[in-house]
Amino acid sequence: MNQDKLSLTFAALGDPTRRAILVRLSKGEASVSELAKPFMSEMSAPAITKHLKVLEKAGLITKGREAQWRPCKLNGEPFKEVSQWLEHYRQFWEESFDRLDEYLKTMTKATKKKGKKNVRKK
Amino acid sequence: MNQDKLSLTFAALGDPTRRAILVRLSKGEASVSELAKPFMSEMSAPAITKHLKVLEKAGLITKGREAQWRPCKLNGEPFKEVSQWLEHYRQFWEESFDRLDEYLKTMTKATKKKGKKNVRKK
DNA sequence: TGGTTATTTAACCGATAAGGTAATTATGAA
DNA sequence: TTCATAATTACCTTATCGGTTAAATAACCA
Repeated sequence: MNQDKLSLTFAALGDPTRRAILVRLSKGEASVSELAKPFMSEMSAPAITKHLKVLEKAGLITKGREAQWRPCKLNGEPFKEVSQWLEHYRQFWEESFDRLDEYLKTMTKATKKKGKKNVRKK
Repeated sequence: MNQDKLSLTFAALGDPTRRAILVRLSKGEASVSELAKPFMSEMSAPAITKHLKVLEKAGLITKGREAQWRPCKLNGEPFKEVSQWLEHYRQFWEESFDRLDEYLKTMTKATKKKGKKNVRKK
């Protein structure tokens, strides 16, 4: 795998099964077999074990031990790192608002000066 | 690749070269060769082309054409989707605050009742 | 002890990710 | 037309991913 923490995290999140496991864990701890249940028809137990390993390596979950069960729980820290990384791009996904805002400002100015200029066709 | 949009996006973000490209693009449009420049020593031009294809398929960038150049620009929408997905987990990365908060509350109550209980050692 | 359940490991397989080199296409300029 | 630059495509290799089945390990229960 790609070495650095963020790459491990993003790569781990890039699989729908693993994201579904995280959704389940966001509702509370669960053993491996509980986590596997929803996928029984589509996937074997070892496949789930491997997914959990990927999530664990990324630090997204931690596994405890309780008798023969391995209760998994979600760990928030990598989510935080993703969130922080993402912040750098916030302006880009809010850009449409900026554009609308700018457009409205431009229109107002234009209207004040001499009205209707640069009016979109169609 | 994994079909669904979010998986494509996360997978695309799971590579440091691609994230570096996005950082560059967050500072403004750039041609393929401009984007490739910082990686020339480590990577061939076709490798960059491929990374850009991955980013493009995830909708993270769009490529235009201007003479023989393909100016790339960042597209915010997938970032937004990641951000929205991430929101579901916010409580987990802010959990430490909750714990601290809860700890302080508990301490206050305990102090009121009979003082110093569960005081941290060291 | 033997049996049952939970989980992991080992070994394997097919698909694809990520890189390389060489050749090709597209465009502009001499 | 020919040359130079930008970018892509084709083809190949290697490693990793995501899954399988079969076997091993761990812990409880009778």
